[in-house]
Amino acid sequence: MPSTPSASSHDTPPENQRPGRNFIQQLIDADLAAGRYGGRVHTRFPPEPNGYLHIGHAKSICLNAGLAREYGGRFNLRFDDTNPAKEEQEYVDSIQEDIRWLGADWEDRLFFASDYFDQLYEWAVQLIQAGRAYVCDLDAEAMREHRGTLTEPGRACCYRERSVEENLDLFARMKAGEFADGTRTLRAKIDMASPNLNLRDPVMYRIKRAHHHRTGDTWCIYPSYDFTHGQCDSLEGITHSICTLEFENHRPLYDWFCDALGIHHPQQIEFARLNLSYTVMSKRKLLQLVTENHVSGWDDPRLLTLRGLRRRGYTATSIRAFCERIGVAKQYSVIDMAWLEDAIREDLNAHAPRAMGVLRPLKVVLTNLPADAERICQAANHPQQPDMGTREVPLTREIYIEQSDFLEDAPKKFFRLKPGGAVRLRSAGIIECGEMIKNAAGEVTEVHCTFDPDLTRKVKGTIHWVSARHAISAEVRLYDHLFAAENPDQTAEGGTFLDNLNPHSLEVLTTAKLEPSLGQVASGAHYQFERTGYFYVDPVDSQPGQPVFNRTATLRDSWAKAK
RNA sequence: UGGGGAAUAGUGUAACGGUAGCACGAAGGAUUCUGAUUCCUUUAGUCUAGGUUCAAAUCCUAGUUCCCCAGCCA
Repeated sequence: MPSTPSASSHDTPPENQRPGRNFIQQLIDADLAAGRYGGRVHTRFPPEPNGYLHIGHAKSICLNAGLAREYGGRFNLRFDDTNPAKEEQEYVDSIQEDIRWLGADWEDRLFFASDYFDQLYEWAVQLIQAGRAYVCDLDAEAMREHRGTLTEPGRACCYRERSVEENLDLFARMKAGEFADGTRTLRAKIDMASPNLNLRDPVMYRIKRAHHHRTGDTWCIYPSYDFTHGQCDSLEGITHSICTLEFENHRPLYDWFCDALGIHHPQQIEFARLNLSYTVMSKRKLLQLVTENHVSGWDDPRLLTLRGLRRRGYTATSIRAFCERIGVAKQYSVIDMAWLEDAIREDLNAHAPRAMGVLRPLKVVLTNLPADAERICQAANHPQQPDMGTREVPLTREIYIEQSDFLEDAPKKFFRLKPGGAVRLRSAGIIECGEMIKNAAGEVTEVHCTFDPDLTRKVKGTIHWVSARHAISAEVRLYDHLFAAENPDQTAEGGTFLDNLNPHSLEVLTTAKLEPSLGQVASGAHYQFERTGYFYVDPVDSQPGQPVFNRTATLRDSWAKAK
């Protein structure tokens, strides 16, 4: 996590008067002031290992780890692995990798809900003994019928009043594997008439013969989320159990189990999950995009998985900055995708070395230069940071410029190359437009110019270029939003979110011409190609001497907007 | 329809009975060998209707809109 800049003591207001504190910080401040939890702050991130982490998880990770850091507390990583049917070691590994990359540190506190299966079982027995849990023989459908609806109360089934002895016996036999999957459950005896459906005798254990990635076939019964989460928090000494809004209706249950068991009782706090425009975030949809090959995989740079973002060229710093900026509240909100782009631009603008790359080349011949001429130009690696040094860029008689930097019929405000005009070649000098060569279709295929090396001469426009003889060819991938609609879920009658896929979300350029220094770049390096954006050396498809560049983000372009 | 939550500039988020602020965006300008960056200026808001109060985004009443819940998923 980023370190908080230490404010000088004289201008730091008292703890309880600091402005701009989010509601969770305010809650914690109050807890601390009241001496709750012995002044401790202990948070956790509890993913289920059933998929890859995305930007929404990053919000939760930054929040939890950030709070622990801010209050000098602790942060745990705990896998909520209570449903072996969906969980895999692959996800356990990838999740840890992604969290580490993001920069959150759980130190030596890596836990699994499955670490606590024995304890959980004991607690279940304890609740049976206390007459607060019972074995129910209803199948799923019958249980649904008994549960009632939003407006009608549920009905108790005949198993609700079983004796403690019978429940103990049955539960032991459930564990021993005497019953088929789905034939019995252990339920908490709470209130079948509660207006909160979660309190209508929720399932604590179900019979499920599935191989668990950690406990193997030791168990054939598995605890439910509700019977697991609070107790795990409790066992780990968590003080503030932060989750998303959809668990609000589960909080009474969280509290009920902690109270019934008489164990350390952490406080559940809910916040609004992250929503972003032009994308989808649910695991189901992400999975569908991957399995149906709408994207190349979990790390497709158009996906907002942490792996996708990383491969796109997003830095962990930028994602943390983004999470900081969006804030935390209970209010439903949709963040504009542009905020993410701003965050990465901010980071890369400060740190990425500059280079020149022509995405869509147009040949320009500098007619007053001999064919074998080679001028060495000194180019700054970062105009605002001289420390980053300079590099040499060769200029020759034939160069490439960007097609969009030449216009035959240019508007008055067009500051680039046009007939009768002059423009600066970045770091090299001025060129003046001469003859245009056209093909049969009347398109300009080549422009002849004269070169003036005067570096002090003023002209309005500056364009990037590469020497044709020295240029390296590289594959460059340009990305746009994966979805064309701001809200992909908004579809015509009977449509699906897939109807909103943006057909132009990926454009592969195979004829880009890059300055020679870009021939030998490190996999995973970031560059700003001046005037065209930030690019990342794709770590998967790049070969030594044959880099593949992914465009992380464009530069802001007020000219494009003006047009 | 029952219950649980949430409504503040375009977006996001503060203000917790006493000056509605911040960030991003947008618009304009300055600087500039990136139409980038940087800098300056401007813009624009308390869901509605009542009420309490010297004073209401904040408290009260009624309404409106949005989100979540009827898995042996988490």
